[in-house]
Amino acid sequence: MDYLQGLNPEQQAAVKQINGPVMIIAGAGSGKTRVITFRVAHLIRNGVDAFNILVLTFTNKAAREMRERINHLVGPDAKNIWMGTFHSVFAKLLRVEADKIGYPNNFTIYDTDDSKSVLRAILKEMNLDDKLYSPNFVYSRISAAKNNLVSWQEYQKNEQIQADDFSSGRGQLGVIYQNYATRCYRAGAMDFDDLLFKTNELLKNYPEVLNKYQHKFKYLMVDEYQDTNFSQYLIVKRLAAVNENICVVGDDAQSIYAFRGANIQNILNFEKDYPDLKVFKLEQNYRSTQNIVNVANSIISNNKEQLKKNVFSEKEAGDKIKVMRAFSDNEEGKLVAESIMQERSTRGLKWHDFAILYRTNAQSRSMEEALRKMGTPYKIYGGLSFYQRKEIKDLIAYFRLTFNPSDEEALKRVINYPRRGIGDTTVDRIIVSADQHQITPFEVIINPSKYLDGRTSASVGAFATMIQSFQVITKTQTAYESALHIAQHSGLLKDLYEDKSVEGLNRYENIQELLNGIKEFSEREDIEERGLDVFMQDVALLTNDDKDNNANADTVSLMTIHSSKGLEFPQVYVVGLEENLFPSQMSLNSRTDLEEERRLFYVATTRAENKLTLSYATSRFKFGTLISCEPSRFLDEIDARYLDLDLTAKPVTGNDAFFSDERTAWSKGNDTFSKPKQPTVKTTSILAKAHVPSAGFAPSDTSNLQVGMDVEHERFGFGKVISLEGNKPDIKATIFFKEIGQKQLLLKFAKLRIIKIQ
DNA sequence: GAGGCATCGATTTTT
DNA sequence: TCGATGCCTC
Repeated sequence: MDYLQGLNPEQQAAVKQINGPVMIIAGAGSGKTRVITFRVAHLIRNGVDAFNILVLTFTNKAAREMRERINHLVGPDAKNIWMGTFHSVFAKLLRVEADKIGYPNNFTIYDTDDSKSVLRAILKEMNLDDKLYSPNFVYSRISAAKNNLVSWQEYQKNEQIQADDFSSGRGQLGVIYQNYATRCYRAGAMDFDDLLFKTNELLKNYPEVLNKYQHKFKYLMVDEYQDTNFSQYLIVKRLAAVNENICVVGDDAQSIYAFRGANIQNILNFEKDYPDLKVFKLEQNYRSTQNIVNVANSIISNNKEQLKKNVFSEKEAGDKIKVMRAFSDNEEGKLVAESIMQERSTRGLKWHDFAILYRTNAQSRSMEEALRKMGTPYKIYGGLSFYQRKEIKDLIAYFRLTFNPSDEEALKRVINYPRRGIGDTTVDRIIVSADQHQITPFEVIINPSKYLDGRTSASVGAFATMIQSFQVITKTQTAYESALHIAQHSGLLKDLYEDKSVEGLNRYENIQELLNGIKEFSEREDIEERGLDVFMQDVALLTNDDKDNNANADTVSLMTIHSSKGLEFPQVYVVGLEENLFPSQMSLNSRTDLEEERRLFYVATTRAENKLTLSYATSRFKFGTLISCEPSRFLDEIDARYLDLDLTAKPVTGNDAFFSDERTAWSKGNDTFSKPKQPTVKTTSILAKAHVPSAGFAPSDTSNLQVGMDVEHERFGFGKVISLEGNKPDIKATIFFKEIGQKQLLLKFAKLRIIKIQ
């Protein structure tokens, strides 16, 4: 048992309790992942067959990291464990069982954009006002219904729901839901929520299927249990019902996804489902200093609904929490950037030791600008994921259509891209005709002369023939050969190649990158089936960090608090601590929402290891106009003895209880700052300033390009090489450009002039 | 059918 | 402010 020596007594106890229902309440920084991985290792060492273990996570990244660590502990057995996100695990299960619920095994997975596009089409057809029925609203409504396992039939029958919808003037929601479900079914498509909804349907209506998986998954573990929704809760409960070897791990204080259907009650009430439950609490925080842990505790103690725990740290007391005040969002950025610069040199830190966290993506702008001015390298996490980029989705839509011609969203996406003279009216006609004849749009275009008039049928028919030729190719060729063939013969590659704008260049490089990724997949030796269809199976479930090969570059990290969950940094700046921003204006109406904001603040503060800095501005630009802001109520909630106030700027307005003494002194007869002037710094768009290459610009031979070199790019201007990765023809350089920030370029395409060799 | 200008609207987003 | 969407003209 000596491999358990590195764990503290509570962690050991949790690891050793392998049978029966277990709940592990893991405070921030308490070694949660360690406990899960050791517990799985312990199961295997105690004779449990890896094939009988199911571990569910919320992100691919978490699953991947855990698998690596378990692999390290138990060796090759690790690959037999079913481990993955809820969505990927049950998508895999559904691919096996889909026929039972009337779906093809190669069903398409619609992402959020696809779903909203379907909804837009439905709203248009039903002639509904898309303000009252905004696709976003309708989508979240349907999503919430599915997450609570309410089918469209039940939705329409439920009097309470109907009354609510009618009283808000949205009586058609039930019909929209019905149409949406029907459309998806006809297209052989499931959306993200369907992957869980249909799994429930399967497990509920097919006892033999349920039985099969109950006996397969003898041991279940669920990570981040506080983030499960009802649908996930019920899947887990059903699967665990026979053996009751279920272990859930989570922290109610870090539940920040209620707006996506997560139900914190699942963890708060877990005990009710399993009276024999053993509860373990991991309360020692190994990450942060005492001051940081104390501040976090004082924040969360303002919440009513929570499980009791006493998180403590045995690290040094550490620096107090610094609070900075700025006049404006731009000044806030400047203060943060300067502070980072200074802390880095006085403490001998690296850029990657710093993170700036904010509530909303819009706040990144002022931070970026300030960092750029000082030449500080940074990277923004989150935002548009690689797989959400238009060009990537376009190419993938061709793949989707090839394997599932019923996929209507894919068809609509690419039937006229690149341009082939098939306009909206024609597409509408195709859809109407499909509806009339009760067939799929693809069946209409295979046989255009039968369903459409002669003028459009030629181009439409040519498109259908092309897709059919792709179907033939993919049957025999590898994933890479098929993908390349489709990219070329669809005309997509050529279209992007001809676009010589900065964005166009970028798009072309992204496609190359996707193709490289597929090539890697084609060359993998650990799997047998390497066709494009296999690659496509879970591509819809991949996101941001699944393509993050640049993690070790030395840059400051910028991200929303939501995406920082699970990460840690020596120094953390939480910016924009203002009323109506953090807590968000939208959360002020209900206690539950406000408590979630507070948990979000708790998550933000507990990301910091050694030093935490909070900041706010007394005025900021919002939607183009300057508004004045009050400090966040969250600041008032922190016990002042942990704080170190740095109030360089003068207060402006507000019911600033926290700073009230100073403000009253100030506000008497002094309102100089109550109407802040427009800041003089003009925001420049990234693309507004095209770089003019130096006279006689000639690209250098970049085969010996090294990190640290200064370079000039034809369009992006001057920059410094931050990192290089990949192998020969596909070497990718991360370069920090003075004017536009960081960029990744494929050396074989980029025209670079080497200016200085370090 | 394609391209250009006006108008509107705007948290967070593991999949 | 910025971006996506929609209507209008060629």
